[in-house]
Amino acid sequence: MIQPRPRTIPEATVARLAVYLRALSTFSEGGRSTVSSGDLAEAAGVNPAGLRKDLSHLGPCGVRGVGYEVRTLRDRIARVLGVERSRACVLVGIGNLGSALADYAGFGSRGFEFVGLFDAAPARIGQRIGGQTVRPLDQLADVVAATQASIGVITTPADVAQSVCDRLAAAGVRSVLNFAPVPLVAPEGVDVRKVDLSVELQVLAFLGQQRLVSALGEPA
Amino acid sequence: MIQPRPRTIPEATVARLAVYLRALSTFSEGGRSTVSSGDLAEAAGVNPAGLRKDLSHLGPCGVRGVGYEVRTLRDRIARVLGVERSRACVLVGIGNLGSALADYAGFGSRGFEFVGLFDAAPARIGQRIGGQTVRPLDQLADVVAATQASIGVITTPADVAQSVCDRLAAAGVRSVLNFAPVPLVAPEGVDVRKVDLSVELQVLAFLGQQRLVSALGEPA
DNA sequence: GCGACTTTGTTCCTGCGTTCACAAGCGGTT
DNA sequence: AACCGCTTGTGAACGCAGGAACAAAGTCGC
Ligand SMILES: NC(=O)c1ccc[n+]([C@@H]2O[C@H](COP(=O)([O-])OP(=O)(O)OC[C@H]3O[C@@H](n4cnc5c(N)ncnc54)[C@H](O)[C@@H]3O)[C@@H](O)[C@H]2O)c1
Ligand SMILES: NC(=O)c1ccc[n+]([C@@H]2O[C@H](COP(=O)([O-])OP(=O)(O)OC[C@H]3O[C@@H](n4cnc5c(N)ncnc54)[C@H](O)[C@@H]3O)[C@@H](O)[C@H]2O)c1
Repeated sequence: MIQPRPRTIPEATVARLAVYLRALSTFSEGGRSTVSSGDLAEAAGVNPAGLRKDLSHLGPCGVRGVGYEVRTLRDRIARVLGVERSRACVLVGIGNLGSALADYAGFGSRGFEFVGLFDAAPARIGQRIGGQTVRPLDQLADVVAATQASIGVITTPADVAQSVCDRLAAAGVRSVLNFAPVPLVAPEGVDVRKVDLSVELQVLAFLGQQRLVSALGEPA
Repeated sequence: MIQPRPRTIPEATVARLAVYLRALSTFSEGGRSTVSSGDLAEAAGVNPAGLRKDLSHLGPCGVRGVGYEVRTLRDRIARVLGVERSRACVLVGIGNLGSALADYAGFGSRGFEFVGLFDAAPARIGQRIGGQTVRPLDQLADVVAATQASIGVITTPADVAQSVCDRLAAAGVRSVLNFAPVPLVAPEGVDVRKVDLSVELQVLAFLGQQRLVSALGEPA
């Protein structure tokens, strides 16, 4: 009893598959029917060999000597990523950043739909953003249950992020994307990913400085 | 002539150093003078052994049996990351997302200051956000030259992101943080990092689906 | 029908990152 | 002064990701 293809796909590969998916959608809208790994790799900004290795995790899906059929590959990646159908998401903390996310049309075209916007500030409740009305937090559990939302996005201040995460998990949300600059702990079975923009800037600052010292130190 | 400590710090370590830096600032503000690797690791959400290995890239900076001196370690990390002094940044594309970033106070306290906000839409020009006035793009080169800004942030629509990146590089910016969902190519000596929120959501969607199938398939 | 060309899928290998485990060193205590 | 407990720093092993090279396979041209 062998399983010819391991179930587990490396997370780095999954992230790139999402990039390929977007490039394939662009190709498809442009009317292109097939692409080679070289062309797709260039559009995605990666190495062609690595791209083929990534795709090999899905099983053979190209035609040798020709390339990949755009629509077939796109649909297969979408199915593997779990975005063949639109996914319901809730967003908590409708401040500066949360409003921008709620208003962003790009998520809908990628298969993510916000079905609930939540805030604690009375001034925010009732506001309409991106086709949704901001609701008070105590409606969170009901909305998650009614819409089967599986993803929660946290854009609240850092000091309440953990309590919001707890409420999301209690409401039945299974995946959390956290923009607050604190590490969150979630119960077993709930995935948490964080986006930390300050860290990104600090890595850039380091790389820039690194470049300076290596430029000064190397030319011996 | 040996160099006892290799100049190069792994990028993954650099990203975590930024997280430690934030945790140390919190500890310092709370009046704490020393921390153990265990406490700091818990605050940062990482493994204690990994934290010590990360810090070892800076040279010995703790006291055995006691721990790390909070302020000393904070200052050393800040110096290594290149944020001991504030860094000037410019932001291009003052739409929904760009406005949220420009208005965000958290960057200033982490050592990043926006010294120029730029947009192409006449309606945006002159608007005041976060203490800055939105300027037309043709002032970009002058502002970068005058302020010595080293970091540029792109929050424009995807189709113009590459041209904005080119202009930033030409103006003398050496590091770019890109929020537009396209891979950018930059000249030698210019670092580019991207933040792709759709990819984050799609990874979460995959992990959630993965959890489902493994829960169904495994209990044999 | 056959050969040559193109492109995929895989295999090997190298380097990096992470984890565990332990020796070395320091402070406090008796 | 010597011992003991605690914490750091490092060495080794493991697993993973990335890149290059090669074989398999299909198509196009003749
Ligand atoms: N704005 C940015 O550019 C930016 C950048 C990086 C990180 N962040 C992080 O993202 C988060 C949000 O940033 P922001 O600029 O949008 O802040 P903000 O203050 O504009 O918005 C926060 C919102 O959360 C709401 N809120 C407060 N407590 C709540 C609770 N218990 N439950 C639900 N909602 C609650 C507030 O009413 C407010 O509307 C912060 O953690 C911030 O550190 C923001
Ligand atoms: N808003 C979000 O939550 C979100 C999420 C993920 C990704 N993004 C990406 O971030 C980028 C910005 O998103 P947004 O929602 O803020 O869009 P937006 O349309 O609100 O803002 C874009 C801004 O860029 C300006 N602009 C257009 N062309 C320009 C040019 N050539 N030079 C300078 N400025 C120019 C526009 O005038 C506008 O103000 C997009 O690429 C989007 O895909 C946004």
